[in-house]
Amino acid sequence: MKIATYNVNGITSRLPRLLEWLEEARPDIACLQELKTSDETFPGAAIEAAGYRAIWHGQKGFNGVAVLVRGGEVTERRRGLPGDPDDTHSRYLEAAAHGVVVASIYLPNGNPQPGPKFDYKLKWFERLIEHAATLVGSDQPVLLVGDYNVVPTDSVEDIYSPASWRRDALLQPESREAWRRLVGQGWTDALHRLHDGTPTYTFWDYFRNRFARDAGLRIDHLLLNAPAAARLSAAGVDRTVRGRDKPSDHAPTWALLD
DNA sequence: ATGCCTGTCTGGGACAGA
Repeated sequence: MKIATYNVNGITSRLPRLLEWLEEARPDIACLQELKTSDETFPGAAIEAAGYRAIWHGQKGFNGVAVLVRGGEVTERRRGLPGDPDDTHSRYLEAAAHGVVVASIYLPNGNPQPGPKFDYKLKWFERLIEHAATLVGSDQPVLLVGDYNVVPTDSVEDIYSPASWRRDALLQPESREAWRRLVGQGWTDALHRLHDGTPTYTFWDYFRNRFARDAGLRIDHLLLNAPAAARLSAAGVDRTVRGRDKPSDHAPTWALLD
């Protein structure tokens, strides 16, 4: 079973790229982020015509997450994280499908830092950590996948060069400490676990020729609890999708469970 | 040193993204 995450950076303009990738990669479950569209304008008919059932949590102009499932039912378990009823951002959608629990996560970017946006990022991260603690011990496979907006380390596995990103919210010690605390609950970072020595970037900025130079960051992650990790057989990044016409700045990232 | 591109909403320019 293939489970993928893809920050589409606007599903309306990205629909051709998305449909093309779904057809090629045929993920059984695909979690999307940055829909940038409302619930009413989500292209549900096109997704269904491509062979996927879907649930989504949209927001006009910003954010927005979805879970797409091929060849089975999808049941919504949770829409939004607990812990702040005043949070209006669409950033968390949790579902059950194909015998696993999966969450599509769009963690706040947090720039500029310091500032209120960075504070929001850290608070949202704490809410995720609290909720994840209730899932990690499940006997059922659980996968928390999405755009975490955290570069875990300065390693070349995670970033081409940390120097110019040093003050960015994605590399801050507070962001990385929260990431380590989350993973430390007992989650397996699938891409890192199966890292073969080559960089596993998932994002390349649109400007400065960053993709052609492979000047990327690893910020899209798949976290697996123990029952899911026991079945993990492969993981990767569909980099060619990033090199196509009118791409998202992220590439689809996936894991295979036996 | 710097949103240098891109998408969205809108109707031209601001805002957000990372």
